[in-house]
Amino acid sequence: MNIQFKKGVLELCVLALLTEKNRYGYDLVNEISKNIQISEGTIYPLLRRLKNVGYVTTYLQESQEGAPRKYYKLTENGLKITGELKNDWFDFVKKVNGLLKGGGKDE
Amino acid sequence: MNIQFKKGVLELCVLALLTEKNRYGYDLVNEISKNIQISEGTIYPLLRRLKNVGYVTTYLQESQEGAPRKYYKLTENGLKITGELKNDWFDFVKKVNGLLKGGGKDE
DNA sequence: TATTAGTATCTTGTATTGCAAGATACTTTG
DNA sequence: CAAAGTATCTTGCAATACAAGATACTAATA
Repeated sequence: MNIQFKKGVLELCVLALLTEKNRYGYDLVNEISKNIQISEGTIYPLLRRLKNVGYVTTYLQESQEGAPRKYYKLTENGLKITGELKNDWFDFVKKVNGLLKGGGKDE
Repeated sequence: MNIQFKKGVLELCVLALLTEKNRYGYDLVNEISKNIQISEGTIYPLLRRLKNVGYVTTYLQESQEGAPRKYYKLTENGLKITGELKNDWFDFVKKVNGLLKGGGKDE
């Protein structure tokens, strides 16, 4: 899997998964890795960034299987941004595909 | 336009445009910028990289409009890699869209 | 007790790469 | 000579994915 493709898109994937339900970091890694391989060293700094800019809030919850889980929940602003990012993404894909297919045809 | 989305994809865009015909750097900037805004400071280091890894070769050609143009031409290997990168890209887009739409549904 | 394995979070250092800003140089026009 | 358009290249910076490893909790096993 091309590492470079992932840049910036992972943030969108995380946000999109959080629109469904609140999740904790380890869960996000497993969920995303079904499609796109990522590691924990990527997710945790990203989640902290999302919290710092106010897109998510967090709360702790005990687990019967190990260390307590830190759940991430989208804020209202985070939800709004997610929508915008999604549109940006679809738009970007369209433009790239245009370049790949048509080249730069003027006629 | 989200800067991060571009990472890694620009290389593919450049290679794809070169499959059509040989082009020089300034031309590539203008062609790609019709769809995705990029700057010259991005293209020239990228082109040097592509040359270093053997995906393209270069030749100089005089111009009646200014400085001589350095044309870039795909090598056989470069053409092969371009095909693979394209497949990777389409595959990647499919997977991201899967995450965005379905989330990580198990049922 | 000690040890291992599984779950879960976090930090450090590194590599990649897009970009702003600016330097260089050629041609044409004034 | 100067200015504008074309064209290439370099430097320094910022963003971010990752490998590797540290930490910590629970459960099972010896």
